[in-house]
Amino acid sequence: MDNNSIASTLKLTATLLELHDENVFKIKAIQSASNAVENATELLGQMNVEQLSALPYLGKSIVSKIVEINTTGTTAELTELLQITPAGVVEMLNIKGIGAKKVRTIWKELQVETIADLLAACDENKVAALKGFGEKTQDTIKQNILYAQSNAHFLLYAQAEVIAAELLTLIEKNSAVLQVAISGELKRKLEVIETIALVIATANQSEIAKMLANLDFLQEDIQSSGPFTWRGRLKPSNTYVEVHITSQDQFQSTVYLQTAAPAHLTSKLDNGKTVFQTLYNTEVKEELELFQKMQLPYIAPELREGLIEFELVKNNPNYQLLKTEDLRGVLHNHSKYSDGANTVEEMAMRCMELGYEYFGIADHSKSGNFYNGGMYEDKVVAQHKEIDELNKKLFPFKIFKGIEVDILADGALDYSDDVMATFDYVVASIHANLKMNIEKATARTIKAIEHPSTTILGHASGRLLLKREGFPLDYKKVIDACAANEVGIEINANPMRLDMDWRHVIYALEKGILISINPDAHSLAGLEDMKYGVNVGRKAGLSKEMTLNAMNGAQIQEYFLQRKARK
DNA sequence: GCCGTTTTCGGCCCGACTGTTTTCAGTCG
Repeated sequence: MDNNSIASTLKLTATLLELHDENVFKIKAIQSASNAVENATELLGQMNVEQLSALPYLGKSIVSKIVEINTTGTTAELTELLQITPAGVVEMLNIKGIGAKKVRTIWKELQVETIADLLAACDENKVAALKGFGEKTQDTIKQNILYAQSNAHFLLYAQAEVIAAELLTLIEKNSAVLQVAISGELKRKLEVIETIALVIATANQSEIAKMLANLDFLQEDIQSSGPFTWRGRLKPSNTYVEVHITSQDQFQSTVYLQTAAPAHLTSKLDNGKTVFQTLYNTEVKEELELFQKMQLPYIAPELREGLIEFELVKNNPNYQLLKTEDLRGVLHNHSKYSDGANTVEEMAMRCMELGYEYFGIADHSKSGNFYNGGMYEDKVVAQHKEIDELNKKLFPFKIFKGIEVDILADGALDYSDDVMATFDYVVASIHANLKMNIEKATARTIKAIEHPSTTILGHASGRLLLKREGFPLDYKKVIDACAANEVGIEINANPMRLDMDWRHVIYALEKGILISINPDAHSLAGLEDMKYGVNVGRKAGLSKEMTLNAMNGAQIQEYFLQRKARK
């Protein structure tokens, strides 16, 4: 059992105990234990009782729980708690904006036990009438349920990519399949996926239909399926699946037409016809021949959104989008100094293995100390000392002293200017006080951008894809402020963030702003997320030249020095 | 339920904000 699974089992236990009004200190103890497990570097599943007991926050009772989780996957206590709690009530615990106590009130006072009934209770104003609730809380509950329902069948790109690859492997085994490819949103590398689309070339349609019917994780929607298109849902996420069945000769054109966004397909070409009209039923061997027919230079799949691609390739037929291998270093990462799972040295060594020339550590600043272990000033000093030593040891590999500094509620940064000046570079991000109107959020962000120490604006909107909408921003004003202050913009490569959204990065690139692809890695594994940031950067037309961390070690060191001297 | 100790009990407890109150409980990061 991995640490995250143990931690989430403990966390669920704590939440359910809170729901059932148990002792608050017992609950807090389990929550602290859950946090400790989540942040532990060693694998708890491989430890014995003595080793577990030596860890902080793990006492006799919790150690026995962890042993139980390791052997059975759960605990008797959790099983019992789940038995006495309706499944719908457990689901309610995931609604943002209400916690266990409010869920308990809803359950006990209104006898509401399902999400559907809760929604109905909101519509009947019963929730607002509860003590401690009101109109706004009721609205929040309703909005959050509707938001979750509307997103229920979506997958993050990173999840869909894995499922689609497995699907592809299964399909390829069938002898009637001449060729198969991923198309649609996945091939365009959209940040969230509503439909997993594939194209199969075959001479035997009925065999393909038979094969799809036999895959037990797919549920066909007979109504919307036809002889050339199989439509259905993927179990259990309910994500749409579309399989387009075509001939070998029309395979390339079908993949193209099933990949590009409608706005791309309806764009007029120089021949007076649309892309769709030009390519429909076209028979070619190679994808490049399709571009010859359109009299266009090659357009990468990520760009086929009908936004910037035609202008881009017409003005510069040899335009090169950023590639993962263009990246020379990794900025914005966390270590054990705040909420990372690994030491600075472990993270740096992994970056060396991955072929990077430099590594920037950007742990959390002090205001987040309680929930993310953000660093008070003395820790900053200690970390800088350690980095100086590591830089001697690992030379010529370079570790930069960065910080992910919190943008406070009023837009100020989280350290005094003296402390701010000790960093090589600064990623400024908002983590708390997320409920803001567009005016406040924009003013707060711009104030941080104007701070002379700020180098990069971190995850601009604070969104968590499919979970939480970001706060609203006037992107034109924010991006203009970055341009005026020579502040770079992060594309946070964590698959749940991919923030700033690529649609706004298009304007940032127009303004000549450097983009930094940052994994926001909290562990060694997190360093592998860079590719997701590259995907969405490419959607915005990002090139190597416009990417901050495509600079080599010497160039970026010079860049940081110049930025600091500019103050 | 964990921790620390003047050690087997008593204390544990961030800060800002929201929305509900009319002084503060609940939620979040």
